[in-house]
Amino acid sequence: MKASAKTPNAYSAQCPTRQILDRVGDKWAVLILLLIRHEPMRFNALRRTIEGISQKMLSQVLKSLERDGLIKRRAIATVPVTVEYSITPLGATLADAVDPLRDWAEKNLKEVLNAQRRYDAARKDMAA
Amino acid sequence: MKASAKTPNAYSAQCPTRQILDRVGDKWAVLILLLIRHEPMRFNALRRTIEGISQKMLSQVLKSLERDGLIKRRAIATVPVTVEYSITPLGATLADAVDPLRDWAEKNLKEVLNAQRRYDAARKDMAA
DNA sequence: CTGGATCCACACGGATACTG
DNA sequence: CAGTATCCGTGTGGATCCAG
Repeated sequence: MKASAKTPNAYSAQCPTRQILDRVGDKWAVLILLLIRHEPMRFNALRRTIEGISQKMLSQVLKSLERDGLIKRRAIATVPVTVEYSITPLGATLADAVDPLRDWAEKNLKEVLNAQRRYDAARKDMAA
Repeated sequence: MKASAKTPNAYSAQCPTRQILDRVGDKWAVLILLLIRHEPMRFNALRRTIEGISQKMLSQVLKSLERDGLIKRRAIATVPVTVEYSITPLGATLADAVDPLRDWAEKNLKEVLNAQRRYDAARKDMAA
């Protein structure tokens, strides 16, 4: 994909923050991370708990998290096969780094929603 | 969009964290936030600095950040119009909450990349 | 200079069916 | 149970042209 040739160069592209932000921004990745943060979970358990996720996405995200060394996959050769996903030490530190964001979200979401309403109201006035 | 009817209900949907995570995960939002964190910037300045972004995306993200009350738009009626974007107090606190993530990224990106290489190597062996 | 509007390609992601 | 493979609709985002 010639990522080195014409990449934007700037402030943005290969910046570590950006890459991690992309991971964190993933619709499901962090959610999964937080779910298995304290106890391992099986594939369908995750599927059921999250519920909004398709099995395609789940398996895809799990694979990419495993690839990043953030979670660990452990297949147990039982009769109908059991697979257990658990967080790695590395993944745990990432989960920790996400915590401030959760705090911020819980504290400030209301204010964000207010801002949105104000903004929308102002725009509506323009229209009228 | 009947968001309340059949929404996944679970752990995921209307959770504040999720909503903020989506914002943070936005490819450009946080980047912009960090860029104007200490000094206001004009539209084209941002455009040039980020460089990978299209004008459509930039204007779109700026609008959504403004709507969320995270940045402030200030139009100055000069000859060819000048617009200055600056961070709000609310936006500043979000930027602060993102810092741990930046730290984590800078500290651990290498390890993540290593994990990726190991993973890929292992898979390649499977193929061969 | 700062965008809005439009057109369009392509990747993302859901639904479904099938396998080990 | 834990996935993979396929088909396919849709949203996302780039390119371009135009306007205040």
